[in-house]
Amino acid sequence: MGTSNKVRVRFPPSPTGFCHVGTARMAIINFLFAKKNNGAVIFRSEDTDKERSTAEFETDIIDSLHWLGLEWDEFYRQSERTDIYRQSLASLIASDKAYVSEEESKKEPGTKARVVRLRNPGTKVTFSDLIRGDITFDTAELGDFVVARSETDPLYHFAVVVDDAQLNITHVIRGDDHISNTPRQILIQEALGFERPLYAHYPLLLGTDKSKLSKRTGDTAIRDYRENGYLADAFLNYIAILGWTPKSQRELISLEEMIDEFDIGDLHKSGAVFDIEKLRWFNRQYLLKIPHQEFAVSALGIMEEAFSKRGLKWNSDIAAKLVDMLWERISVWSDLRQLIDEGELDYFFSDPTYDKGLIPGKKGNAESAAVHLGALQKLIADVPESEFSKTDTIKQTVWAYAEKEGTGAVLWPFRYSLTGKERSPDPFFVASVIGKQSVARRVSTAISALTV
RNA sequence: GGCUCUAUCGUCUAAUGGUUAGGACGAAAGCUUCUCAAGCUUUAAAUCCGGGUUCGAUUCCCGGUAGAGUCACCA
Repeated sequence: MGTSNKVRVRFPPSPTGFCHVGTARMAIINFLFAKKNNGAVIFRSEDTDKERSTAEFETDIIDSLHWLGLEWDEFYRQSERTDIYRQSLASLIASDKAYVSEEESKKEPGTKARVVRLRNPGTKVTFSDLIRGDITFDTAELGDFVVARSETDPLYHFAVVVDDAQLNITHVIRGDDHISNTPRQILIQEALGFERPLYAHYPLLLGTDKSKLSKRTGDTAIRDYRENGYLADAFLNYIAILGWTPKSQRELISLEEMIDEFDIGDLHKSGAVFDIEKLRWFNRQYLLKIPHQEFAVSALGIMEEAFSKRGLKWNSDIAAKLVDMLWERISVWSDLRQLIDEGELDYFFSDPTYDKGLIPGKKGNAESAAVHLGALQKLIADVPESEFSKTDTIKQTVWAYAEKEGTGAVLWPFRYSLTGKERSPDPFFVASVIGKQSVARRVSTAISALTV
């Protein structure tokens, strides 16, 4: 196989907005196909719309794709290739395959414009789609469509066709919103005498309302997921698996394994709803895989930042003891920030306030709660300070009494007096984290709250 | 509306001309030292409808229906 047969695919984003989920998916599918076939990836910034394209968006797209671990071999900008398009346009006009038409401008009504229209032979065009099979269009209804705003200003379809040919693109793999663009592009291709690449149109990602995923139907910007603390590997994995089943039928699969198992024919034909809950589950699986030390460093950093933002006092010794407990309670880093912002971790760092009515819990009353807390106070006083960091020791100290008096009636008041929360980790863990002094103080505060 | 594409649990999906139609997320229930979380176990939940071919169709064919995409001097 000669180099001319080498597989070449493209990432052709239009920098008119932040990198969105659909762009990422386009890139992933093309990337997997290219890598599987030892091919090349061509990044082409489609910035022919001068009004909407910006360098900021282009940078965001590049950064986002890099973040996902995707790379490319060549990079082009359509805005820097206008000479090439002009030449093709001129030759098309010279050969009378297209013509200049003077008519009223649609962009600026009232003024005249010299647009370029293709002489449409009006034939039926059939192309073979790698995912869907043969698709036929009657191009007569397209008429002599416009391919350039002027003799020097080509439109999207024209630039795409010229680029795909000039850059030797072998496979055009894109969303099925482009199916109806394909016959139009083939007409231009044929007028220019270019070879036809192979096409593959995969289905679009859908919002929960089953329509094309858009800002309306949920977060679509990759940067938002990144900022919320989704892991790149998890995100990549989930997006890749949506609409494609690897040969092994595994859901959790690495990039290398995906490349190995990729077959464009395995791409599904129907659209898939982007499910944030399942993404969260994927993210949790990947979060669980990261090394303990790495998780701890990240968690501590996020906690300190979130606490300082709220102007609360920070204690890194206490925070360090919280890491493992937190690990089993979050799916995404933003969950941790949310926990802190909602005050769910405050009691580890400072004494809580109580709702008197909640102290006894459902299994007891104010009187019994006061009695039990008093008993616990004595039991705990006997535990040496040096033993207090052990959850098991605290549990053993209290357990016999709790079992005798009823675990619910004893443990709820105990836990509530330490946390001031109806929901929290168990009291033994909390006690071991906050230390003997704090436990004694909080229990006695709770007792006085009950007896006032 | 024209054109094009699509159709299995709520969602992502597997499978087959003959199966108890399988798995995952989510949900529900139970267990797990009080609550919560995690974990484990269990349960509910699907072949769009109508014809045809066939001994037999969810699978093949046709027709409906529904949904989506697209119909620019945007990309």
